[in-house]
Amino acid sequence: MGQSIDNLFLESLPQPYRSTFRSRLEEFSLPAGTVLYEAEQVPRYAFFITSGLASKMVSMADGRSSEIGLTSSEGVVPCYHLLGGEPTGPARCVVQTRVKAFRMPFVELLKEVERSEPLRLLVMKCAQRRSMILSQLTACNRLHDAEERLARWLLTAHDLSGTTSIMLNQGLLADILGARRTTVTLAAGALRRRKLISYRRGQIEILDYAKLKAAACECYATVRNLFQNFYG
Amino acid sequence: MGQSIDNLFLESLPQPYRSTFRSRLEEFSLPAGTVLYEAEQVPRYAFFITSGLASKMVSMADGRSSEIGLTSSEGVVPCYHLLGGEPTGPARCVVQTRVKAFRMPFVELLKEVERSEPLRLLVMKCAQRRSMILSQLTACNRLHDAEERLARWLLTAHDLSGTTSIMLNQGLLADILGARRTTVTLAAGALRRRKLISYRRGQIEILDYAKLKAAACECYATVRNLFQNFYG
DNA sequence: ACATATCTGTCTGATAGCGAACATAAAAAT
DNA sequence: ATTTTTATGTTCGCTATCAGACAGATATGT
Repeated sequence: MGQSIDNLFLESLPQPYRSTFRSRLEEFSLPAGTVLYEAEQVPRYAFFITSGLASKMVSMADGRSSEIGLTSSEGVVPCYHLLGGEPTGPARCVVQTRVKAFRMPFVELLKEVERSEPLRLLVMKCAQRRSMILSQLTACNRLHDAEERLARWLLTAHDLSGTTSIMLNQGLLADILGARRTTVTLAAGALRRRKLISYRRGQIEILDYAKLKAAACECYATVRNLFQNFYG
Repeated sequence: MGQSIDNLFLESLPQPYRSTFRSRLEEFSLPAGTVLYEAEQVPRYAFFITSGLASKMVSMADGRSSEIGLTSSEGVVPCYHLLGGEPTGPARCVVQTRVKAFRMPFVELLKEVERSEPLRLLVMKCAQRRSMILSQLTACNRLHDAEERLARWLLTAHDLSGTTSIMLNQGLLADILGARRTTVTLAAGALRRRKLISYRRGQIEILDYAKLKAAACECYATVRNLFQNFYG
């Protein structure tokens, strides 16, 4: 392999294309709050995250918002913008916990996707997976309550980031879950009382993975399978 | 044009490919309730709808469900199943109001998408649009109440089907909106009292398009733009 | 015309989450 | 050490929706 990359999209590219492609990327470290792309705007860069978490968010006119996808090192950001239509969308993407990522100008990647078949095949598969996840979460957002969704989110965040400790306060979690901050406080408090998690001032720890999974809605397992069955 | 097709996907294929492709399709009429594909299963056929409405639905273990997408003559069904990954997903697709559609064995279309560039480009764009819509509806399902969502759904159904009258009872509407039937009764009753719609036993009429739009959430306009700005 | 099935309306109590305000606690800044 | 900022906890009244039951209305079949 030579160099370690730690982004599953890049690692899935066939050699020798992978190395050529890799040489065109620069690695950056991006703090929480960094906007990777804005809603209704053509992204400036595409990112191949190697660590950390970023959320795709949709905001409404009244300022309320909901996460529509959580992403880390499993793919490319943005994803469906690369499918050949208008490269914009209703969502914006924000770094939640400091991200390390390889970066490439978006239009450059767009052209490369047209040119390179292995790249295009991978982009299509990533977009398909995102759609599947989005499908499940659309129903989840409608049918499941705050505590179940919080448990699901924490488990997914854990799986994606590979850490048991997640740096995120309840206010941001409320935006993500599309709920009030007080609702998150209550849900998180309930999980803490049952000793499934612990937290203090923006640092959340998963204490009991199995029980937390039982407290989460079925959507967690569904989405997890979609991530796991993806690469080989 | 020669033959009238009335499916925007087919009509967007470049000639002479379109005619060749068209000759491989058979047209069918499918009653309400017909399942176009099942969750977690490889579709048997792909459909190019020319009239009528079909819903992509995600159901949970407890039997509750939510629509994740409404489709008619604007594209191909299924859509993201054609992107090259596992051709399944968490949703199933059901005919809501009798559909007329051209049909083709799914695996045959899958091969054709690999072979034919114009077909592939169109599939990718359709999948992208579906993702954009899905993104908006994911947040909508979390943030907007039943009456707003009902108004949005009726308007979208009207736009897609081209009829002011929609044949659908409140029970099915409840499944679609991911709510109880009584909640739909209340929401529909409120819209009727304000003379935005009328209905009786499964037949809903839009009386005042402008006011109904004002009663719907912003997601209606967002999704409508995504449909409109798509072909040319 | 009648019986039957289906759809719609309404009522009940229970609950989750909203929206807003304020109190407390912990970190950060000086 | 003290102040300031930020995060969390708590309370309250209110609304939407759930969950279940049942009555009434309107098609449909015979």
